[in-house]
Amino acid sequence: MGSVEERPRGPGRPPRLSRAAVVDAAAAVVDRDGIDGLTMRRVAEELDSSPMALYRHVRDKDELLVALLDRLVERLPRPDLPEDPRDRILVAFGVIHDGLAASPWVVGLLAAGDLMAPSVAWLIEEIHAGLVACGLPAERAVAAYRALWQFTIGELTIRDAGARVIPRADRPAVQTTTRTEVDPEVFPTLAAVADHWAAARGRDTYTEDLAALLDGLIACAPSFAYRVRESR
Amino acid sequence: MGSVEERPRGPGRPPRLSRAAVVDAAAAVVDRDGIDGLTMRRVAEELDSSPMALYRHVRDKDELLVALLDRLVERLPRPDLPEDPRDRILVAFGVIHDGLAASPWVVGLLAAGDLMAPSVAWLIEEIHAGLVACGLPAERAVAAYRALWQFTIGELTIRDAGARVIPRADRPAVQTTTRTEVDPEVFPTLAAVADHWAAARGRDTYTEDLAALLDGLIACAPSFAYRVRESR
DNA sequence: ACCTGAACACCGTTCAAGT
DNA sequence: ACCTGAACACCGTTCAAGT
Repeated sequence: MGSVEERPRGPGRPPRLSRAAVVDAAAAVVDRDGIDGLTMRRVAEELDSSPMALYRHVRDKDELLVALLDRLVERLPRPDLPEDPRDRILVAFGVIHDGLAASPWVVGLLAAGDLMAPSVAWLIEEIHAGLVACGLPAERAVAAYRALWQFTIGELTIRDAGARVIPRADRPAVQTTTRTEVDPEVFPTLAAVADHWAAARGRDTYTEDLAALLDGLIACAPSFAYRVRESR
Repeated sequence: MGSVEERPRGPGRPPRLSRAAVVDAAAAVVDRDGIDGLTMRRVAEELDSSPMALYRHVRDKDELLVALLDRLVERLPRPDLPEDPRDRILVAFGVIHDGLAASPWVVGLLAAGDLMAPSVAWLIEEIHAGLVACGLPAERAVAAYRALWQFTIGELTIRDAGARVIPRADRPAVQTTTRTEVDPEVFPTLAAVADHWAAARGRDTYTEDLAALLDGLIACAPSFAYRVRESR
């Protein structure tokens, strides 16, 4: 089960650290101090070692971050998925979403790539198969996957930023007209809706909203400026 | 038009810098060196001044970033919006999206807040009014706005990360089975779809996908595990 | 082969002093 | 009132040396 990455055992000083130990230590630091607290120096401290020792096992800090992400993805649960293709898609994305939501700092890294780590390829396969089973031709299935992924990244990004901003409630991000104190004369709808806004702030509607997007994609929302019509 | 923020003109040394000058200089630095190149020291250099001079005009670097975001939002275009509520929503989001896509580094900041800067409140109002006009009750209109915003943030996040990653093509983000070299025996759908994936990489389908999400939300995608049925 | 220590080129920010 | 200069407590990383 454990990766059998025996390096060539030449002569010389025997290793005290290992790549896995470095990555585990980094994970411990992130859990304790957050992603901003992750520094090479602190990881070294965690290992009772010197900062430069890490560089024997990871190329640089960026590579350590990627290794951290891989570690997280490998640990995603592997539940059975429902039969129904639409449900299968939603559950598969749910697995990804929930697994990453617990460590939302990964989102920045994640967005760059495509999440095709070997350990999640089965989920991506299931999602694409589900999209095809829902009647989408290959090209549209790929486009749909992309849109669903974009939505997922957005939800996670906002979730992360929201959690991160709490300690600094004194200064809002964008200079804000707190949305509850909007002038009903000039912005009537915003004023009418203000109460619901506050209530919605906390709710987790990821799967519902993802389902809406999925249904819209399956129905093949016709291009802009035209109304929905029956297609296929 | 220009903000008339005359500070009390007491006795003492006359100001050489101003908050606006600092923010403009910061914008110039970001344009030249990217968001990672934005340092207090460089902004000071841009102004032929010392790093600490900036702290008379902005509280700290975070506040400078927020000011930079405000500057950007204020400069969004203010086009006329179409009559049709669905089109109005799509165009309004398009204005926001396109304006921010040109400076995708803002996304991280943006995600934290709610984009209720006074200068875009009119757009947010229009979007909410459009959603209500599409038949959504207040609560669902707010939920829909949130979902559309999440999707927008996701698209921008991925766009930014994709642009940012180019210089380091040597090391993929997540360890990747490049998706074109997937084993068709074990991942048949992925293999079948691989060509379309490469083709889709570059296409900008933001508005189309946003329209799909919007239509799904208007149709009120029923909760998970149930199929679409007629509601209202 | 693996690790250490000192050093370099950076950060944001505080603090005391100049004009 | 506004700006400067030196200094502090950090970074990631290079380089030469130890075992």
